[in-house]
Parts: sequence; structure tokens; C-alpha cells
Amino acid sequence: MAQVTIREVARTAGVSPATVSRVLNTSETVSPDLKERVLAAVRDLGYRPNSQARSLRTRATTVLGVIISDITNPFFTAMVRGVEDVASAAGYSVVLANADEDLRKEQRYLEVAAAEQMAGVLLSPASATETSIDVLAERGIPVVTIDRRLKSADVDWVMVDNHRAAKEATLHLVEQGCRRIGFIAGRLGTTTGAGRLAGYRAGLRAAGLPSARELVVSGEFRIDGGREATERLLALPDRPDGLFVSNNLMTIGAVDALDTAGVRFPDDIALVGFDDMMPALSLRSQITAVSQPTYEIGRQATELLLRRVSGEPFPERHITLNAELKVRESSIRA
Amino acid sequence: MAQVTIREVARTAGVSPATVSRVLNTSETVSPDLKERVLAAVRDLGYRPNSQARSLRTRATTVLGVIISDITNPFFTAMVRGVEDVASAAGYSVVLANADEDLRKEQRYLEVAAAEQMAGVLLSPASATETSIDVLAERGIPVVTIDRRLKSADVDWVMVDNHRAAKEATLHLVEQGCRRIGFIAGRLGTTTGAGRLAGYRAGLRAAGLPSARELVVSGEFRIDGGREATERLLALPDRPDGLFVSNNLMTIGAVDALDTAGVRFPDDIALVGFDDMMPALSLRSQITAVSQPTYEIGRQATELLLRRVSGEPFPERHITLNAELKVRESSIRA
DNA sequence: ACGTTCCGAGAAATCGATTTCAGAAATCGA
DNA sequence: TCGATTTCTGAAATCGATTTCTCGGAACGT
Repeated sequence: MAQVTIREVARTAGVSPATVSRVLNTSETVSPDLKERVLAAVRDLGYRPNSQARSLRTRATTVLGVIISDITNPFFTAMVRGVEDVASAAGYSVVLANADEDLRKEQRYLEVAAAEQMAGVLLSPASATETSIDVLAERGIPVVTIDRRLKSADVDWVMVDNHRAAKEATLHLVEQGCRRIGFIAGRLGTTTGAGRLAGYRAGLRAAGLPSARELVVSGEFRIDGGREATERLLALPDRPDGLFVSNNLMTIGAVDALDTAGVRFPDDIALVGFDDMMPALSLRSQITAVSQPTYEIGRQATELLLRRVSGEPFPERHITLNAELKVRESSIRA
Repeated sequence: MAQVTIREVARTAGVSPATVSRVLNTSETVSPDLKERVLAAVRDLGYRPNSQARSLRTRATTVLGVIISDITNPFFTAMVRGVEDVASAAGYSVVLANADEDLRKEQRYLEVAAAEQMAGVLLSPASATETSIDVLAERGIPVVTIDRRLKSADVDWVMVDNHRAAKEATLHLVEQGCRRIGFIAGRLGTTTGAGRLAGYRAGLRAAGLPSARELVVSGEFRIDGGREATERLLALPDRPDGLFVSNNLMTIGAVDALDTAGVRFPDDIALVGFDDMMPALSLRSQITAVSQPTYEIGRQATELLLRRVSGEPFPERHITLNAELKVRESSIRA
């Protein structure tokens, strides 16, 4: 219960605190005799340095923060594996925070990261324009954004080419003979949401199809958002014959709404999603989807972040990875 | 970039650091004039107290740690919502760590929690016997375990009655006419895994059915674990006519293995899982499952933890919540 | 009017580590 | 052998906050 301090270790080893610190942290030479006594004392007392005192002095921690926008989204949890593997190999710990697509929560966690002097932060911003990383920038804490970008700040990022991927998916639906393709957009305030919408429109344009305003419905990146959007599209007098849902959770909602309405895919409507679901959904219903290299995004983002953390200077770095359209049953019309 | 310290605030306000601290933290009276000047200086300089320095002095933080055993498991992520809601209402932040069912990682995160002097920790231990929370106990950091218990430590916990739930599920399969019920167990080293197995056996006993050793297969709490276990059961000369899978991710693997083998449920085999999947799987395939009140587990565990954090003394508290068997298509044999 | 109590605010100690500084001992060179 | 240099170690300063201690002046009672 009583905290073991460096002073007690020093006392039982019969040396000064400075010597204890030298033995534990630096490569300065300490006579073998003292070194031995210090290590023995550390072992016996079960000494564990107080990391707050240490990082107060050194202004450095070995904790990385990951602030993600929705912890229930498998996309993020899969990515976190990549983050953890790289981080722990480099001796860093990873703590996660769930901003829940809420700017206030996000801001609070950014402040926590700043106050805790985290070594670096990975962030998927809730908004491209309203999210501010000033509190981190002020303290020189490096940030890499993942999955989404920030409009203002000059920050490293790692993401896929949403525009291209969405265009490709749209053209795939066109090839399957779709002429009225509905698009369920996520939060347009995110670069991800906007990029995918633009890609969809580009796809229609490239195919020479008109882009009807009523075919684009946007909602939250949630299951409910996808369900409601789908219901609205199904209520149109002239129903779409193709549907492109720009997020995985929304796709689940869309499938549910289609089931409920008795609309079958691919027969009545060709369906394409974005991001693989958990293995769960895809196993049973084989949904065509744009698949992102989630693990790789986490891995590369973390490597980038650690280079920043180490103080290495290099120009703003942007990494664009490839997303792959995985064609499965839900979009194939014989 | 330069950190704004309390000293600078004091200087620009023309007061001592002690006064600044008093204005910001305590209810001690400070003359309105000085108070005003301090607040103005804080605002102008954008002062943000260094939480390390503060908690070094006060030995207290407002961060709760949640160490879960698998971040990709929807059960945990759903629970975290309950945690966050309660915590943030009380002014606490929540950081997550993913121990990944790995004792070493778990231990590392426990040490991080100790070193960071977190106010309290919620833990789903990787092992009932090998996980040690000594590092936290030594520093007086309260712990509440969730979903699983620890054998040794006298610690508060919140979980469901796994034994009863598993027994009920088993009896349900018996009622459906099953006579050879396979059981896919998770890690028996966890109280959860062991409790569910015991419940299954109790169910068989209550129904007067023999419990055949070859019908129980255990594996990791993972999709692959469920797939492999199912394959082994299907390879038995005398195939089971019912299958109870004791974890959600494993259930996904089991469904996959059944599909691959061309075994249909509920016709060829009646299937019951534990924990709802993401809405994903259940939507499409309607799997009967023991459903846990995940949000509620998170909520109550956090309330308990916060009471401990506040120093309130009360005897070791154990909360058992009810799990509900949700009967769906996968187990109904006409 | 004078001594006592109370109150507000600054000076200084403190939390637990790291790091600078300075001094004693050991080593080296001539 | 003696002075110069190097090596090792402890004392003390430091990080940025909070909290205790202390003291001057105002308020109060007799």
C-alpha cells in the first residue's frame, strides 16, 4: 500500500537516489558492487518507478493515444491491432478512447492526451473542419490522422483513396446493369464521407448516367442511419435498382431494411457496401464491398507516428493505401 | 509549444502560484479582485494544468482504465458504452486497453494503470488463477472485474450467472429433442469458461442425459477456435444433434464450419450461442443465444468502481445479473 | 485603546523521479 | 613524486503543480 520510492531503494542499497536512477536508466558507469546492491534492493522492495514523476521531469511518456470515432465499428477495432503490434514492438503502450462521433467527447480526450503528455496520438477526426488539435500542437505532441483528414492542420495521415474506391464500386454497379443507383452517405462533415460521395458522382458521370438528387441520402455512420436511409430510398416512387452504402455499420442497417421490406438482393436491387463487416455478416450473406486494408492502415500510421515521436524531422507525409472491391453475391445480376 | 505553467499565470496576474491554485481548485476564499485577475490570465494564456504534476502531488487522477480481453468482441465494446456513460457523467475519462487474452500484455497494462495512478480499473481477467492485480492493490487502486472473476483476490465483480444461463440453454436444446448435445467451451482458465461448462453438464444431468467426453471441445474465444471445434465435432462417428457454443465469436466460426460442411441448422443440428453477435449475424441467420445485459454490466460495474474510488468503505460486493435465453430460429425443430 | 482572533495571500515545502553540479578518489603523464 | 585529468558518487536543483506554514493587517471584544 505504501508506495515504494526511489529514496527507499537508495536507503536500503546504501546509495543515493541519483545512483539508483543511473543504474536503472542511463548507461553511465556505476561500480559493479553498487549496481548489484541497487538491483537487489529494487527486486526485494518491488520498486516500480512512478511514471508521473518521471515524465514530469523528462517530459516524455511511452504511451500512445488512439482516439477513434466509434468503438463498435469493426473497422476501427481491426485497425487497432495493427497499431498495437507496432507500438508494443517498439516498447510503447496503447490506450484507446472512444469519441463516439461527438465533437465534445473528442475534444475532451484530446485534452486528456495533452494533459497526460502522451507521446503521440492517432486520431480519426469526427469532423474535417471543426476538430481542432491545437491542444496537442501546443505541446508538440505529434498526431497522425487515420481514415479521415483534417482540413486545416498540416498533419500526417494514412487512409485509402475513397474517391477512387467509391467510383470503382459505382461503375461495378453500372456494369451489372443498374441505372438508378442509390447512395447512402455517411457524415458529409468527414473527408471520408465527402470523398465517397464525390467518387460516386464521378462514377455516374463517367458512365454517362444522370445523378438524381433524391437518390442520395445521408445519415449517421450507424446501423440505424443505414436502416432509415434505406427506408427512405425504398419509399421513392421510382425505386433504385442498385444501392451503394458507404459504411459497414450502415450496410447492416440497409440489409435489415431490405429484408423487412421484402426486397431481395441481388435480384431486386444490387448491393455494394463499404468496409468488410465482421466476418459475421459477410459469411452468411456474401455482400460485395470495398475492402480496406485495416491492419495495414494501423500499422503504417503507427510507424509514421513513432518516427515523429522520435523527433525525426521530415515533411508532412500522406499515405494513401489501396482499397479493393471484393465482388460477392449481393451485386451480381445474372 | 512552450508549456504555460502556473507560475506564468501567477506572474501575469500579479499574484503567487498558491493563489492561482486556490482559485482553480479549492473553495477557500480569494478576494474577488484577485480571482478576476487570475481567471483572466488563465483565459488569456490558455493555461492547462499539467495533470502529471497535479496528480504527483494529489495522488489522484480522473482517469479510469478498462482492460478488456478482446477488443474485437462486440460484447466488450457494447459494455464499454455503459462504462463511458457513467464515467463521463461523473467527470471521469475512460481509456481502454486490449489485453488480447494474453497474460503478458495484460500484466503490462496493469502496470501502466498503476504507473499512471489511474483512479480505478475495470478488468476482464485473462485467467482466473494467473492474473494478478497486486500491482494495483499495492497502490490502493480499486478494481472491479467484469464478465469474469479472479480466484484469489477479494475483489468486487459484476457478471451474469453463467452456470444458470448455460444450464437453461442446454435444457432448451433437450426440449427440442436433442439427445447428443455438443458443447464448444472457451478458455477453461476463465471463470466464465468454466462456469458455462459446468452449467452445460448440470443441464444434461437434470435431463437425465449422459455426458459424453467427446462431445465437449474447447478452444480459444475466437472465430477460428469455434470453427475448428465444430469441425472436430462434425468428424465424430456419431454426430451431435445439438450444439451449444459458449461464446459469440466462436459461434460465428461454428456457423461457418456448419455451412462449409453442408450441415444445416436447425434441421440437421440445433444451434444455440452465447452472447448476441453484432446485430449483423443475428439479423440474417436468427441464432438462438443467451443474451447478456452488456450495457448494464458496464454501467453497474462503473458505478461500483466509482464508489470505491471515492473511498466509500463497504464489504466486497458481487453483482449477478440475469442473462436471457433468446430463442430464435436456429434451435427450433418443428 | 489595546490585546486577541480571524482572514487572506505569499513563501516554502512537498510529491517522486531525473539531471546538473561539485567534490573525492583514482588514474595518468612527465 | 606531484600536478592534471578522469571516474565515480552524492548533494542539490528541477519538473509543475498542491498544500502547509507564516505573517501582516483587519475585525472584534472588553
